[in-house]
Amino acid sequence: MTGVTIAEAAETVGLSADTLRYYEKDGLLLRPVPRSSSGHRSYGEPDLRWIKLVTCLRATGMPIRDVRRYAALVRDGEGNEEERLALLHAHRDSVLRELAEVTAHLGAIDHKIGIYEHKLELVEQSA
Amino acid sequence: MTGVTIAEAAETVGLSADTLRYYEKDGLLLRPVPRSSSGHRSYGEPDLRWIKLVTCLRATGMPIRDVRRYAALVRDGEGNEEERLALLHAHRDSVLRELAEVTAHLGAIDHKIGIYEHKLELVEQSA
DNA sequence: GTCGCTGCTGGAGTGCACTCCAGGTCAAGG
DNA sequence: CCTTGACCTGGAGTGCACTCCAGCAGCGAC
Repeated sequence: MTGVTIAEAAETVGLSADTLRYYEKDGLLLRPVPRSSSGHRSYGEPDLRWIKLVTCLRATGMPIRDVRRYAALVRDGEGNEEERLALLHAHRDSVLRELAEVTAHLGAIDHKIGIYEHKLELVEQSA
Repeated sequence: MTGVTIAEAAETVGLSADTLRYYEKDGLLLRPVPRSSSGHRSYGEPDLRWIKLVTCLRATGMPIRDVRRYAALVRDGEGNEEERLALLHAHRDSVLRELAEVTAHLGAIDHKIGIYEHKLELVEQSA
């Protein structure tokens, strides 16, 4: 087989081996990762590609539960593309809302930083 | 007094009354909120302004622990402005990194969405 | 053949940020 | 008076997403 070990997989996708096992147990993957004769996991290219997509979804704040639903849809095969698309669209919208909110709050923080910088500048001048 | 009740405060800052009590107990506020004769909290304008700043920090992902450190600095009074500024700068940087990462991952998701939309378009055409 | 390493499983533990609850106080309304 | 409702306190409980652990198996190196 051409698969890689869980340690290598963890390295390439940027997760811990524990997290990879956890994702698999929790139904976030498309299938149980194939095992070698000794029972060790052997990750193939498609497994790694899927896990990278999962990290995209997770890194943008999609809850585990929704990733599981999406994985289930993909597992079920063709015919439910609209549902998958709806799920991704909904997520995209929530990410955009979150980005807008964070950006707005960041503006307030920047303002605060500006105030402190101004204050410290004055101190420096008077010193 | 001119203060407002915890319910009103919760309403205006967008947190629950429980969370406001929790923040106070946990040292995220500049001082214990003043009480009425009957022991009820009475939030004044400065309290509300500070809590709004706290929500800015929290909404941008600053951990409770760091908010507490920042509150402690402000409580300690003038003289540590550089430290406060450093804390805010560090936070700002981490928020920017996070925004960049989320935006990048969002791009990948958008790409995925594009693929599905294209696929569904073809189906529609052939129908 | 035994040492060390990597991996396996099931399940317990952790950290974070709330959220909920029991049991009680107080003030106003009927 | 008695009830109702908002609030009080200390402390327990919750949900999420991991993270760690004990105990065991296979495998290559020495």
